[in-house]
Amino acid sequence: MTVLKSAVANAVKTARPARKEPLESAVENTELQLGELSEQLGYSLKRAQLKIFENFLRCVAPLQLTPAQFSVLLLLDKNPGRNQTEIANTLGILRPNFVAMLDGLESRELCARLRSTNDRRSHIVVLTDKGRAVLARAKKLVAAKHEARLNEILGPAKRAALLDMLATIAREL
Amino acid sequence: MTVLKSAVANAVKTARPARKEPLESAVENTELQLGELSEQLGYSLKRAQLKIFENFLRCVAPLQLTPAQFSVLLLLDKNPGRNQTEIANTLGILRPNFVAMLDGLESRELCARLRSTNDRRSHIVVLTDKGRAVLARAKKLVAAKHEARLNEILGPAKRAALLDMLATIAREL
DNA sequence: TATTGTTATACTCTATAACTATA
DNA sequence: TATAGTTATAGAGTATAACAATA
Repeated sequence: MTVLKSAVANAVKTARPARKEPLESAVENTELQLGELSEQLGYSLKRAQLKIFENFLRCVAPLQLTPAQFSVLLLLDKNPGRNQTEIANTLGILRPNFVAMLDGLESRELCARLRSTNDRRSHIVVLTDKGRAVLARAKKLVAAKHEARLNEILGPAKRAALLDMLATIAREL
Repeated sequence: MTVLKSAVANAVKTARPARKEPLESAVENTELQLGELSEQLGYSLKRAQLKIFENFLRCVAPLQLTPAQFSVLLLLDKNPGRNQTEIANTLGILRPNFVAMLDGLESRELCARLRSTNDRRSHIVVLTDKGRAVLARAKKLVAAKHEARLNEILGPAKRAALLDMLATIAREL
């Protein structure tokens, strides 16, 4: 906070006259320019992702499911008989971090851990009936509200193209 | 971890015979199916975003800049004479969290805080010469490595289309 | 009274090492 | 010896309240 004070202060002072309220000094109160930032794929990707997650949470709020929890339920439904490590790895969740995540779902009786009879070290994770019911309701909310809104904004063709490009990046980068 | 044990255990046992090594029980060792997950825009967006940030960090590693730090430098360069609150707000960073972020950049002498002569409460944030130099080098690395790789994967047309769709989502959702 | 920068704090995510029980 | 689940822990990132200086 002390570096270059005097040196740069001159540059700034010449750029910004010393009054503000009556006559704005040309740079004040105007919107900031994103400039090259809006061309940065990472920046736009992050902003869009935050918006999408936010919208997802709103749409599925009655069921109190996060995007991550929803993805676990979807994966369990599609892949019965798998253990914690397999589920976690597929979702890119580290095994230690998946423990608390599963604890949350299990305490709400949406899924259950079963000791495998083959390998007594591993826990097979299964959807409960309640888990299946919640997943079904979540899918409906996501389709009717979340995805519907995205189709409204992008249209089905662009939405599909977007999905394809994101998959390409995730796969090839 | 105790819920529904016996009830679901039956279902699982019938689905998965009790041996593993010699004859796999049909579900084992195969890749998990993503199913509808790969159709979830939020999921694909998150995976792609993580990959892009990872790649950005690798490409710009010699300069030790995170995507967030790079975005601050870009914004400072494009918008001289702005205070902390304006920069932070534009980037979606909360003011309290921007303090440590700026401390980091300032301790590396990439930027400096100047007390405004108009309003002695606010700190004008300016790029130092070193900050400008690092930014210039970062832009070159990003263009030559990061963006180049993305163009390799997507092609310029798709890359532009992707950027446009992401901006639409960030703006309209 | 309101705003800027700041501190303190807390909560979520993510990441690594190490333990236990099984293999 | 190696693996599955777990614990503990540490580090980012993000969120809110409150304070000092200034308006």
